[in-house]
Amino acid sequence: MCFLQANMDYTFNLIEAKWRKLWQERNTYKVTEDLTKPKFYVLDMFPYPSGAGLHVGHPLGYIASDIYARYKRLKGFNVLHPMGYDSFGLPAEQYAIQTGQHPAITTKENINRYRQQLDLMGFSFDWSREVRTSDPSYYKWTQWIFKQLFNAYYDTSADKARDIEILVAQFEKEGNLHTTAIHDCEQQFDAPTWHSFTSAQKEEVLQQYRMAYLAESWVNWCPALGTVLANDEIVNGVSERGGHPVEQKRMMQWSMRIKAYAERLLEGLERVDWTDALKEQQRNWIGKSKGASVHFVVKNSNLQIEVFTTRPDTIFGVSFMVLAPEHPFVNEISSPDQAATIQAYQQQAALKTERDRQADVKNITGAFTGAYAIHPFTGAEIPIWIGDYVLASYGTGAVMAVPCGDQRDYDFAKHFGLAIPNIFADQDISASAFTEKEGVIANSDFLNGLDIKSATERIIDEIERKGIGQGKTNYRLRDAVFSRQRYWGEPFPVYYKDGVPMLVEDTQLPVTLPEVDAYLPTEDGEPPLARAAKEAWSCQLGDRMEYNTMPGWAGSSWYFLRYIDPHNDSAFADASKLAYWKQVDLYIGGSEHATGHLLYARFWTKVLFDLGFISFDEPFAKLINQGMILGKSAIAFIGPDQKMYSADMLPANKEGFREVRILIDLLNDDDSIQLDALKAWQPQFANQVFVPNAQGKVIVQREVDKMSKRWYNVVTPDDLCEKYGADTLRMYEMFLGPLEQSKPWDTKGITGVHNFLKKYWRLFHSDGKFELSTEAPSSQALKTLHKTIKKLTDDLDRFSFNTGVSSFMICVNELTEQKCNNRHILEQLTILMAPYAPHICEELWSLMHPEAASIFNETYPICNPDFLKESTFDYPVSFNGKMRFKLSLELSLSAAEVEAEVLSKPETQKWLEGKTPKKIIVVHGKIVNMVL
RNA sequence: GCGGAUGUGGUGAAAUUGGUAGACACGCCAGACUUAGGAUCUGGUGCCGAGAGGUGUGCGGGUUCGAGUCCCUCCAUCCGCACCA
Repeated sequence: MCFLQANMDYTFNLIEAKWRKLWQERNTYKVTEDLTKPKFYVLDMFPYPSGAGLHVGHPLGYIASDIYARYKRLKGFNVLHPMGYDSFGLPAEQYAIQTGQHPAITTKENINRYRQQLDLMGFSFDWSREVRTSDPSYYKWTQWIFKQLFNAYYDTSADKARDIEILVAQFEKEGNLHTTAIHDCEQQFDAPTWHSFTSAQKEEVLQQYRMAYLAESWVNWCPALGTVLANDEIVNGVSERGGHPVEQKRMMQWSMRIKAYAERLLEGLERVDWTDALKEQQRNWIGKSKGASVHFVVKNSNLQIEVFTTRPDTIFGVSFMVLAPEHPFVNEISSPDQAATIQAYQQQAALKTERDRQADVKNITGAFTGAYAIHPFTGAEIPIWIGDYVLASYGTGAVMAVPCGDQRDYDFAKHFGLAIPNIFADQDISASAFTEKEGVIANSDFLNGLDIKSATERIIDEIERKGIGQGKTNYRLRDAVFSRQRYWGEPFPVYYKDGVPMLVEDTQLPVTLPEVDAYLPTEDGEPPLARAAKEAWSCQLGDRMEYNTMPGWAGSSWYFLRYIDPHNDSAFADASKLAYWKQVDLYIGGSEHATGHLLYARFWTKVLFDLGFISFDEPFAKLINQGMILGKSAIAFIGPDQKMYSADMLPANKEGFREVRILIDLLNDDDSIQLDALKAWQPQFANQVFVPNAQGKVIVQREVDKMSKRWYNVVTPDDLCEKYGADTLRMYEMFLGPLEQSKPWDTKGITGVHNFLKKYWRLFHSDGKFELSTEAPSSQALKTLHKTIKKLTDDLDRFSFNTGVSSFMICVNELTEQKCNNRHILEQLTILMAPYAPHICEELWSLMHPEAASIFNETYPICNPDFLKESTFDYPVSFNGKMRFKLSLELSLSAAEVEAEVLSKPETQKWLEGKTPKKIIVVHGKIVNMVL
């Protein structure tokens, strides 16, 4: 070790620790409302603090948002950049069930660990604004918002949510006969009837109008977890967490009337800057389809079956009807001779889980009810069947079957030998249904000869004229179940009196989570909160408190609003602060929340907007989904002889071999296993016998998986920070590729970035000393600098973080070549780079400006195009589009002069081979192309 | 099946409005220095070819003076939704 190098070394560990401390002491990242500056709100999706800690994938989005937040700050914006924890959740509860430890304790420990790891990365979060969804001072306001939802209904005439009192006033005046409210209420009543209701009856009616309501509904029940799951918490028919089977069950549940917002949730997508992929996912989830609802009279009955169809134009092709097995009419209409068959089919269908039904698409099943419906236009009798391809939960749970125009109806008809009348002109339907959207209708009375589009318009007119239905829009989106039978979640601000749900007064909020003796359901299946003793509740009202807790998405649906005023005890946030910060300008997070969190947060935002609490109805103006960083698992092979084979020693026939994933920390750089380390790792390998390759090594096979503890492929940021520093890790993660792209983690390239930072550091040092020149900068250096300023600004404005890192490398390479140690140039470069590598830049800035508190109080450099002006350009000269040579020419030359210059060169003559070019294209400052 | 995205060297990738394909970095090759250290520096590196040159952005076509970029057909991979009437 050379003595002189000591001062000169880039001692990142010391530098980073120093600035972590100073930033905290100086409150560098604390932000308050400042009306003199434009605001900018940069938000990360807050993490669930799991016991596993952060791996290198987690900070990817945080690094990007941190760079952008710092950039905006240097650009003169007042930047809100907060962080917090989505700290209610299932893993802490399951851990509590296993160990008896209170989830609050585990959660706190995990949060501390997260905080340590986040601090290590040098993020510019204003930690004074931290929120935790499991903190009573936070969930007080989650409960308060629930109350607003409970006290609201959706009025279609105003197209917004309103206070339920307005609806009650209407009921008192005229009942619900002319209501424009969205509801599930089948009952019609006038004012006197309303007044005759008991208060319990009134509440029962109102529940069918409230935005947050109690109703019996089909839910996804997970017996293993003892709770209800939302659709988006189920993946491939099993629970997202734990992979347990899920079944359908009818239960009394709190729900959110998100369906009321279906149209506005669609419309709002037009006004936000999100990717098409994400918008499409939400559109898909909302699932709007236009068509008509039509009533079919059942023969010899006063029942009418309502169906929804997107193809009313095909109504003359209806040859039978199919009801979902659960349809309420089925038992009533079944003829006595068919009743047994029908019941058997219903039982069989009920036994199938949703997953089985999905897996069993090709197997056509159904049963005839023995009943007939009357075709509303032809008067024909059409048989009514039941079949499980018709879903009770979509549309009306009944379809008019048009076998010639729908493949499922076609298959059903073929299978059961039902008629398949053809209503399409010149279409052959002998092999399959005609499902195209372009065609001409035939055999359809007054629709004959019309194309599909005009036939649709015509038939809807006729249907409405006859009073048997109307044009209708249907949505796939279902109301969201809001109850969970769990402990570790927000208690509801609700109690029951004589079975009627009542709200807890604001003054009694929060209803805090009571202590329980175990985090499990009671013996009679009540949720864990039912275990709490009366005294354990912060308030105890009515006959009992609500025992359910809120789902995980409750707290995350509004947390971005709480950051604006996190310590306010009299409102979820102060109105003037909300008016200043408004919505999130940039939101970065994973795409896995596309149909969960991102939809619910939009929904709550719209409700709060409608009720006048906030001034915007879309929470996230711009959203970027960062890609996932994947892990590269190490797979070793165990042969039938129980020996571990090197991956390059496997026989062609791998029969009898099994794969085991081993911890990637046990590998050498060449993917060979450190055998002794493996033996020490797990007892099962203690006496492992190996079959090494010719080099005496046991090689593993690498496979890309999600980065996860269970695949033993986790790389933590901690080790890399220790080894290379946070600045290197930050820049390297950005350098990996475009932010949105998923990519497997590979540490190999990190030295490149680390060497770059060392090279940058060396620009400021010579002969072991910090030394800069104060002379006027060379024009060459100015050009390099301003080129970089321009590139970096452009890159950041389009969120291209990876090319930004390249530009810094190019800049430092050029300055090194120029032997530039000019103070002005390096100051500007340091400000430019500070968002990416805050510690090293802050350190160098403090060396240049010992009096300055922070480089982040400086102003971002602006490109001066004068320094970039060129007088000459190397014209690429191509022949038939192929570049052959370059020619340096004055940029002042006109196109004609360029052409003349090029033609005068011997190289041109060589490539022309004596021919005269047919055409010569000269694009000034770009290219010359000769067409031969 | 429907919807969305992606396909470029040995590797990660760049090319922002159609204008020099492969910037930057890893790796590799050769060299310098050195107490071989994961330090630093120099040169080279798409493929074929000794070279001149040819060829090259998943396949095939098209538009254009000129296509990684625009249009059409197909293929592959990934993601989301899915008996949605």
